[in-house]
Amino acid sequence: MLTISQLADYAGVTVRAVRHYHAKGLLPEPERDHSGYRRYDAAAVVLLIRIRTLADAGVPLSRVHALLAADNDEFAAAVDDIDRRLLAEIRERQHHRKQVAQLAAGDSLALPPEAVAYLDRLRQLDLPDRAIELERDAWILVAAQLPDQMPALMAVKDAQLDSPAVLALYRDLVQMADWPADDPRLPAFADRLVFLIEETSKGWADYESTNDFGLDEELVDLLDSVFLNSVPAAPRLLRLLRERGWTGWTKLERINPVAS
Amino acid sequence: MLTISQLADYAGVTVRAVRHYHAKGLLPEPERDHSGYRRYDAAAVVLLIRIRTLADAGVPLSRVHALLAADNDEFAAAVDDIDRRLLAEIRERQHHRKQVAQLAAGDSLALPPEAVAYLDRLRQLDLPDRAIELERDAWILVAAQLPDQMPALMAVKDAQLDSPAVLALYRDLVQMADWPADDPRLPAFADRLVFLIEETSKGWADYESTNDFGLDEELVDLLDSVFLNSVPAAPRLLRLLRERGWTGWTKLERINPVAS
DNA sequence: CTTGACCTTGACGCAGCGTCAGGGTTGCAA
DNA sequence: TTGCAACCCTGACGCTGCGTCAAGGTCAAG
Repeated sequence: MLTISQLADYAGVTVRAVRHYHAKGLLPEPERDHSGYRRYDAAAVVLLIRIRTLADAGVPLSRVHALLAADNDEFAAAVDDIDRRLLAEIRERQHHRKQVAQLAAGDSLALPPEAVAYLDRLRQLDLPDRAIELERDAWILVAAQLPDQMPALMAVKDAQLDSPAVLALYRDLVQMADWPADDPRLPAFADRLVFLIEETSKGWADYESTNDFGLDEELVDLLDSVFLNSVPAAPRLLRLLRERGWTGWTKLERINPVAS
Repeated sequence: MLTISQLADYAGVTVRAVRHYHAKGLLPEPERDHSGYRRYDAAAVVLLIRIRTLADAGVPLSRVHALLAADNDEFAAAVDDIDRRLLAEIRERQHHRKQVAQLAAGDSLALPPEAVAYLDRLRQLDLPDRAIELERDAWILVAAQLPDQMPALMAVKDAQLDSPAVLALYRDLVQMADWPADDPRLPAFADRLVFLIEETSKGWADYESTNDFGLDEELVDLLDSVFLNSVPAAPRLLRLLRERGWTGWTKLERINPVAS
């Protein structure tokens, strides 16, 4: 008669594994000797080896019991099933490898390449890092909701950077970002901003349809909140803009003169 | 401000996952509103999306935090490490697929092909199933301890089956397996057995060295116990054999005449 | 006021054991 | 005889990444 460690040694497994198989009902609990020790016979060794053979082949323990009692057809079906599962897991990991390979530190994490290129171009304009980060975060939000439209969106934004007026607008915005809410320069800034907006939008037949990227209202609110939360003067600026006939921010719209 | 489910929706994850990331310290706990609800800003959405991007690429959560703060070099090193892990897991599963493919119901589970062939040949001798099973179990035990020697061992056993005397011995043994311990035919059986043993061993210059397969003592004991436990008359038979000058079973040896 | 959709914390479950913790048993050597 | 190492026992937590109740508070609409 064998002790549990002898049994385990014969089958090449750990004592803990043997007890685990007992707990799972794969291996029947043997008789105990006078001091409560488990005592095994050779049949237990054979069964344990058969269990390990399956487990070593990647068969989940929950299926081992059925497999040991299966006839040839059931066995073949189960083997097929297990092979499919293994294949699926392999495919998943292969997919993960591709994803991981495309990961790179910084912007490209959670952004498509067009957006990374756009941000890189912005960076060359010598704007402060924080401004770029805000821009990046905004595009991360957009990319998460509308991944398919990112190439089109980035193409539009990239084209806008060719306009000197837009560039000037960007530079002004960046300056303003650090002002306190009650900065005295804000009204004059709002005037200049409206002028620039109307200037840049003059080139487009219909500002709104050109500037409407299909962002839904919730996303627009979210993007607005990025601006509102990170720029102290933002709330007051939006109020000043409204006084000057423009409402919103992410999706800037002229206030309907009829309604006002 | 966003509720937890809105946050989760924006990032395409479950509410439970968000709370899990809080618990793991990946996502900082946000402010609570007057009724204790978590309230998130857009920054949380961005962070959550970045976390998911990594997690979706198979990065373990325990490494996500460090990765989000890593510089390019650290990031590249971590990505390398993760890729190695994924590759190792893929290899493991590919190995499992091969193992699974070689699994077949019945004997071949835990036995090499030579042994399966040997058992198949035994089966054609029209012996009862239980006898074959005992033989199979014994070889499973041997194969587990001495996998490398199985081809050689099975070649010897296979050759033995060519001898009519050995065949007769097998048939007699199978008969005896069902006898009770006190069966009156047992002494005569022992006589015949000894005759057959000496007959079959006559052809070999040195029985013992030919019959010694390098099994160590423990394995011999284990194999003996298979016989002793499954054949009622086995203990008495071994005694009768000892009286006739042979001791052991798996490794049958002539008792030294000098010592007796 | 009710109903349904949310929100909260807490806890178990899954796979396959590894690894203490805390305590008895056995067998051999001094 | 005593001591010590090497076993044995049960019970329980840990790891991974959440899913899934449970039991109860909150909120907005009808």
